[in-house]
Amino acid sequence: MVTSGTPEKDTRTQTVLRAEDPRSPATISDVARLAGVSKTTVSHVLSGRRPVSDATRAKVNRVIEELGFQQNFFATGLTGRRTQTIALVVQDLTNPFYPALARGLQQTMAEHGHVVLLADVGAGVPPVGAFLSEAVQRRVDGVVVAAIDISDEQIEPLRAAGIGVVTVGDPRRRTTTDVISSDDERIAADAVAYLHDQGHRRLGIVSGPPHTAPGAPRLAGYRNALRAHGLRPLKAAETTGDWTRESGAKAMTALMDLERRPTAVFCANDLMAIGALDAARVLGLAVPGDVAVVGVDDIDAASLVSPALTTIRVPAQDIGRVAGEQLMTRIGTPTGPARRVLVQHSLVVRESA
Amino acid sequence: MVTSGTPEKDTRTQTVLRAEDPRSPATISDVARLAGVSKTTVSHVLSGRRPVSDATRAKVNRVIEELGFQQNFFATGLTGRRTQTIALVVQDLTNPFYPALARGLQQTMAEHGHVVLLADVGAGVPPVGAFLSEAVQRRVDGVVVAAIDISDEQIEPLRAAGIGVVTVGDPRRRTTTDVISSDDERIAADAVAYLHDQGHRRLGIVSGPPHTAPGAPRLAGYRNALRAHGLRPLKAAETTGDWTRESGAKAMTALMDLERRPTAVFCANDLMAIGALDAARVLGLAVPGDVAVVGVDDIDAASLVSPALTTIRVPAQDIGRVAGEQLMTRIGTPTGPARRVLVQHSLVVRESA
DNA sequence: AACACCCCGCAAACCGGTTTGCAAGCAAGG
DNA sequence: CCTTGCTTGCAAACCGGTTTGCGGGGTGTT
Repeated sequence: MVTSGTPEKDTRTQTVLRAEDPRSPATISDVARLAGVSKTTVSHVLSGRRPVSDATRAKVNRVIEELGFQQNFFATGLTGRRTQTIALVVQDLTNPFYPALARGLQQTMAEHGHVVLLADVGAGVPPVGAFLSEAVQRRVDGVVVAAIDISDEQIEPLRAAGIGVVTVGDPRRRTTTDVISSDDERIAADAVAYLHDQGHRRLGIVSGPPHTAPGAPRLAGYRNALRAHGLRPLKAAETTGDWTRESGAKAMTALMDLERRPTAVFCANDLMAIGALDAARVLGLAVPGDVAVVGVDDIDAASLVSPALTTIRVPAQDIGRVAGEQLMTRIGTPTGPARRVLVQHSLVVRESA
Repeated sequence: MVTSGTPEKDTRTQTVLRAEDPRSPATISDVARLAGVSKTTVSHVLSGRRPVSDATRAKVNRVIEELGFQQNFFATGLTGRRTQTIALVVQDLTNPFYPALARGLQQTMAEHGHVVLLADVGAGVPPVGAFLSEAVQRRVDGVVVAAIDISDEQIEPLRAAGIGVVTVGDPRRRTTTDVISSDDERIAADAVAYLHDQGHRRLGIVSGPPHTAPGAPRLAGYRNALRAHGLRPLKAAETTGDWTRESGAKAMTALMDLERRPTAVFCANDLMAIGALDAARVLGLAVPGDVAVVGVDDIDAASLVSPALTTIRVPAQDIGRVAGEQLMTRIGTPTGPARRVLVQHSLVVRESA
């Protein structure tokens, strides 16, 4: 600001009406004084917990406007019950599934005027317990848990504190919280049905760890679907990976070594499917000519590999959205039976099958 | 606890010493009463702002332990200055660069006992202004801005509120805040040097938007490097994309249409480079045989495409770490000259060049 | 005119900490 | 024996809101 210097004090802010110290934010007392009413009345205007006459309300609102008054977050939190804050705990942000989930959740919560605390607990920093206890201390309204490593016991303190909890991705294990997840058995069934449609009769699977969340149901769905189509699940054609690309390549190699090798392979996620493509290339097998491959998730990379991956799309962002909506209703009614929501998937046909 | 029932009141929690309501958390008054001292003394034990005798401190600490007392976040925040909270504003979580950044930042902040508020402002929800004002209201200690859409004017209120600000990725535009970024001119120079080493003499570029953050310096670096190697930058061989895969394909097609078409193309990010690979495939050109391609970022997908992308790796997670460290020192000393930190990149040679 | 009732606003207590001013206890110094 | 100064702890005010109990004034009923 290039002006002639005023020797005394510069009035650099434009808050004309502020009577006291112009640099600290306006308080409810300032509003009350300038509006000629009591703090109580201002508070009632703000919260609407008791009726206030139109004239008074208008006057108060005008002063609030002029002063740019905002309620002090901490003063409100000291007595109030809600903090308009939720926490999101994810397993590993570098896995593309979670950022998409986070984005959907964050948008939904923002629409409801809530703010999101984020913790990626995959690397052990912060420790799960420490973060959850922070969340309790900060009186978050709710928590979305999208991290398979977290047990019911670790969640218990949240529920004890009256905090809404929604978990993502583990429909069998959680008995006490709302759960949002993909319909994992049907995902596997749909993949098998598609491959069967394409004429494949000898199928194999690269499953996830068989006792964890999406691993078990996808394996079960695969087996059931085979039987439903009159095929017999062969133990030999069931391999296991740990969701990584490398494990997928290894499992695929094993499958291709079989006497009667499968003509189509269902991989329980895209990263392992991409690994399977790696293995096929190394072995000199054409995809889908010699062997077809189907994945699950539809991560961005699925369309980048060559051949582009046919996959079952699991809409992570929508899951985040749904988790947010569910959390909002859960915050409203903390008790009540746990709800399970299955989010719809869809088949994305590309080149690999 | 299986004991004979005491008819009067059940002591279901194990907090033997709690006198009052056993279900609401312990307060500092509880601690004071049980320790036989005043609130003041307990507060001093907690904060260490005044000396307390060893005996008293031990006694107080024991009671704190027994009660599981934790300071009320809101009561502390009402008077105290620090909230152990920072905000992270990112442009678009579905761009793999940002989750990696977020992870690094979050880990660093967790090590310092801070919690991260996350906002993805790419979709306009929440609006930037609204989120930043929320951050001010919640008295965050600092903000990391990793969103190119945010202007200095929008950041000003933060600085006015004494909040530390660190921006990521825009070393020229920000004059008032600390900036962490990649060394974009040298990234381009290194890419050009590598291609020159490989014998390429006719180069082209798919640049980013020429007036935005990493777009301009990478283009400038490319031009300067050409001259440094005795080559003349050709306007015709300078195309522009908007960081997306599709725009990269389009730009590449234009380059390949040139009379004297480049034998090597530098793409200002990986997504556009992948688009360039798409275009080359469509045109029936072999990479790197007919034309070499180099990208920037080293996103996960870079190793998935075929041919695998040779690229300049920009360590997003490290940038997050560095931003966190810088923010911590900035929180400690709010004033002082703005600092710029350039994070080291590295060349990752794969198949495309 | 008397009574009940509702509407509206205020003063004061309270949430759970932090911070300040003061004083008692004690050891060292003169 | 009397200062001086340091250590240690307390009571009370304060941060900025929310909530409760109460009373004055206006309206409707009998």
